[in-house]
Amino acid sequence: MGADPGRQELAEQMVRCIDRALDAVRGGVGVGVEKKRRRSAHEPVARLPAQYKRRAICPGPGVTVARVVSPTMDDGFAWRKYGEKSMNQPRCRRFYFRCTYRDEHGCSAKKQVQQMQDGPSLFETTYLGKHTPACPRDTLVAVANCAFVPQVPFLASFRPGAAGGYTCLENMAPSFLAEEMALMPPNLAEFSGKYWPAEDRQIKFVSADPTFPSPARELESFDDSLEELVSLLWS
DNA sequence: CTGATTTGACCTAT
DNA sequence: ATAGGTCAAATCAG
Repeated sequence: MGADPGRQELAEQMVRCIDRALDAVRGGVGVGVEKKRRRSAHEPVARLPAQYKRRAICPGPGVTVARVVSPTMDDGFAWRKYGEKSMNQPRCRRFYFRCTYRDEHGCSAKKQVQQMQDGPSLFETTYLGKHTPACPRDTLVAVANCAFVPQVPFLASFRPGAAGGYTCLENMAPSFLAEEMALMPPNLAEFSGKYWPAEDRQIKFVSADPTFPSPARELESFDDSLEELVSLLWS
């Protein structure tokens, strides 16, 4: 088919984004700045029995579950990491978080974040439960469908930028990756070209809440969707 | 000092 | 027995 220069450029932007993400992951793991923690052989601890809750990944009724993929683990909420597991595949780990304000506000929200084994450096996050209204957050997020992983909503996270507008958070993993940020332009053209290429310009919904289970309303056109996203980010 | 993270042990479901 | 989820002492970081 005809080579549309605009589409070509959007595709190249996507490729550059993916390459950058992969480089960040590989470089971060391989580089020898790794902190060596030495841990004195600790004595076996006498533990109180019966303090363990049942398996929580199958939540009971009433507990909301949401799944997203994102290049960042940062969704603006304060999380406290309480566990990490290595899966069978190398470089494929799963992280366990609970809300920092569990005790202060009685918030029972949790999330599990897993590195995706194929594709660019994306994380798949499963949210279990919703935050208390008292739980603070410091970013805006947009949730939409994406060409990268069509089956799972894509979450983009933004913080107010120094030069105005918003900064998109990317490639943020705990401890082994540096924070990499790209300044958001005042319009969304560049961003939408990066994550929503011309071949898949169908934003299904946007939201300020990553844990919401279903779209508030279906959006008709790509332009309407962008308008909604803009209103969320720059309202 | 205080709160967050790391990390192996430990628990439950399959 | 194994996999998945959680605990908590040791350690790190502001």
